[in-house]
Amino acid sequence: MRVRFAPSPTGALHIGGARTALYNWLLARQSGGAFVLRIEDTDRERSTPENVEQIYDALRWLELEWDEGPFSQAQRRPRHEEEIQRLQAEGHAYLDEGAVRLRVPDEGATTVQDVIRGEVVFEHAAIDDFVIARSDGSPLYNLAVAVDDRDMGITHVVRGADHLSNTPRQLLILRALGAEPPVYAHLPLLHGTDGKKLSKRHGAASVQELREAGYLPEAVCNYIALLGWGYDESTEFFTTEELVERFSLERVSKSPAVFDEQKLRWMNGHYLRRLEPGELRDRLEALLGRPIPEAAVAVAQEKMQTLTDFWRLAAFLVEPQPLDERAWEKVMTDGAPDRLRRAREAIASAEPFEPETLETALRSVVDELGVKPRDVYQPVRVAISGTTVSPGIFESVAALGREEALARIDRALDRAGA
RNA sequence: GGGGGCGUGGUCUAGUGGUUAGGACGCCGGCCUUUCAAGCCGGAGGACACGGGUUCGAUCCCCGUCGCCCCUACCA
Repeated sequence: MRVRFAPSPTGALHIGGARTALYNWLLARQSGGAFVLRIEDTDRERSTPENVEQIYDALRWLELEWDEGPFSQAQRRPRHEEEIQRLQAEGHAYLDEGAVRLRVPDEGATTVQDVIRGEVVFEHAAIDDFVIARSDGSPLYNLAVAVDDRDMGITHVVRGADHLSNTPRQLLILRALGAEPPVYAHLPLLHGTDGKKLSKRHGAASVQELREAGYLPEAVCNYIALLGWGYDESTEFFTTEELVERFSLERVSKSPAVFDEQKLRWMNGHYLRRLEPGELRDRLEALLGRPIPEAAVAVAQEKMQTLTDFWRLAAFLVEPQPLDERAWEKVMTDGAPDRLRRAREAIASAEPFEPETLETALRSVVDELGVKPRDVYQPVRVAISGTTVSPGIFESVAALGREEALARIDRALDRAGA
């Protein structure tokens, strides 16, 4: 199979485009064929180098490497003009007020054989003689696509369903050109929560936004693969290899899907928890642009759903955070300073300085004082994290190190006037 | 207006001429427990868009209606 991904560079690549690219890439890998990248940049107003770079950037991040290209459709203009001339010379197209129109038969119909939708029939009566070249001679979309797909030997055109209605036009051009049409597969559109086709205007999630929000590329691929495709009745997680092996156009659904970030978060959390702490730290450092202690990473890992959650969860392990006054008021009640002082002694003498020994030491304080565990743990938590909510207290104290933990507790004791 | 596509809980989906219509996210509750998550367990939530057929029987087959979306540009 020779497939292609042919985005028009209108800005950041959104998840609809990413899914189209993924499906094409999967088919190429599965069949041992080629994945061709072609930039549909004939509309020069929208096609800025920055926009084109964003597409490369998104594909690279998702690790959907292309085998051929990137080709610029605009640069192929001589070829398009050549074919426009030929169509005119052979009577398939004609000049109309300077523009060139394709002659569409009045009778009959053109049938699209779509792998996903079956036969779709378009009566010619409903298709006007459409323009294939502007009066300034520049080729238009349908012409350029048909010529490029043919020239590039594309065997399967897999794209969004928004192109289904354009397909008979491309088929008509191909036929006039005397070319064999490719196999078509029109994917269900991705809609925004408002039910409309996803686009920049709808604030559609772009690939770069997802990256900045702390999603992992493998989780994003897994999630978007499921938007319009299902393997069986219950499997949700697929490695890239499994996707390559199991994906098939026949199982792609026909109805539009809505992007659900909640589910992506859930899935991303699974991927995050599966990472080795060292690997997770590398990714965090790459995203946050600063060194992160691995001990802090390990502590936060079990609660994170996105990489950016790390900061919310474990910033206090990297550097002291502002004290939450309400947390302080809530926890530092009568007797709390005293319990905190006892906890300090236990922490000071725990040996070795590990979660297990800290747990033993702090539990014995709880037992000796005859109070509830939270009466001891929450003051410690507020002292070291500044809030009432944090990862496991023993892990957190261990990750902080004895010296820093004690320093923070002393500061809290000072504040309490104890 | 014309043409085309689509229609299974809020969302993503599985599924078949006879099933208690399956799974997942989310939601609710419980367990765990030092907080919040995670994890585990349980629960609520669907007349399979609607109306006609065909059939002993339709979510599934046929027709119609409605709804939504796409195309209908000298945009892509």
